[in-house]
Amino acid sequence: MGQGVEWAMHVLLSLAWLDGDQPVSTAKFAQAYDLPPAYLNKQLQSLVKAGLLESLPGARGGFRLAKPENRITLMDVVAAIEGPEDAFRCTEIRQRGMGEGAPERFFEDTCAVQSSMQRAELAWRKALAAQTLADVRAEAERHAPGVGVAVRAAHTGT
Amino acid sequence: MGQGVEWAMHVLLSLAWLDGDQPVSTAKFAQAYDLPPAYLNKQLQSLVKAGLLESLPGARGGFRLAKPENRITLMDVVAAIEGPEDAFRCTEIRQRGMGEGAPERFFEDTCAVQSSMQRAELAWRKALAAQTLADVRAEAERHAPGVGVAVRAAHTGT
DNA sequence: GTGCGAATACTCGGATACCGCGTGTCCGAGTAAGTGAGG
DNA sequence: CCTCACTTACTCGGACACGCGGTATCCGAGTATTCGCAC
Repeated sequence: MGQGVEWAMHVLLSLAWLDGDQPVSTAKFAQAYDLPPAYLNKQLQSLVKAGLLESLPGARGGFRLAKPENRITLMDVVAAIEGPEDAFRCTEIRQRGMGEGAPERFFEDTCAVQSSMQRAELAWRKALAAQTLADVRAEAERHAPGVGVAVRAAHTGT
Repeated sequence: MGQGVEWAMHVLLSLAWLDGDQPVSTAKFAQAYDLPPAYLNKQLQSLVKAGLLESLPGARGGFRLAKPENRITLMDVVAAIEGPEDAFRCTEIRQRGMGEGAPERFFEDTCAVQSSMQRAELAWRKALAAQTLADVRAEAERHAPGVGVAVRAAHTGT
């Protein structure tokens, strides 16, 4: 999985912590997390296209959460960055596996390999969709009390 | 995910259907499924290293299941081909996110983003580990009765 | 006919190129703030 | 002092290179078969 997912998660979390109407620019995040600004911008554009962020152009512009934090799931983030395609792609090689005389009936239903892999991926997606930004934020504050105000101070102070 | 997983699954399934002591060579599988022989061989070597297949060199050599089909899980196959690394890699960018004055205490426990992502991946791995080759084979025969003997005939006849 | 030895054909196994996609970068369009002059 | 137009600085957004991991291939090491020959 691409590292853009991690970047997106931390950016979204920071925005959730700030929870203000003031947008935050790519440059701020890039400097804070020590990331290449232009490439980070590219990733954030993916989040905009997915409807997770809204962008304000012009001076003093930047990005802002487009939805409340409890309605943004990890599934949304992963789908926005990695794309909606399944990780496992069935190319139907089974149909070439048994010569020409194989009856069509064998291939009407979906491939059993595909089915089993999709079951596993579905479990993954369910687990992702079950966790929201608010959950992750709450867990972070539970494990390290006071981290919220620290992030807030770091992003507003500098 | 690489397509080698699909190849490995079909090869293992075919070997499970044949369930004989006679090994099957890479060339046979490559011709049957219309795949590049050398590259398929490379993938099968990964399965050998993982202990899922055993190889018999020399003429009339080939590959054979190293374990009974009900003790080979999809997790084993994916781990053998894709590697044991997690899909999501945490690079700890959070530590650079809040300046220098951040207390060490914040980073003693694992990152909350990492935790949530690992939860989802764990669900995926659990679902993979819960399904064995025997299950997939049974499902295939349930959806398309008679496919077993067809595969057997295709691999032994040609 | 039978036993033995060399030639042979076929297999796995690792070392070697190729290529598409994720990674990284640059520049232009657009907007809001700041500035100065004019009324 | 207030208004307004202009300059300016800063932002997003998409178009343009680079490098690495998956993809694909080739050749050598090794073994069971097979053929031929001597006995």
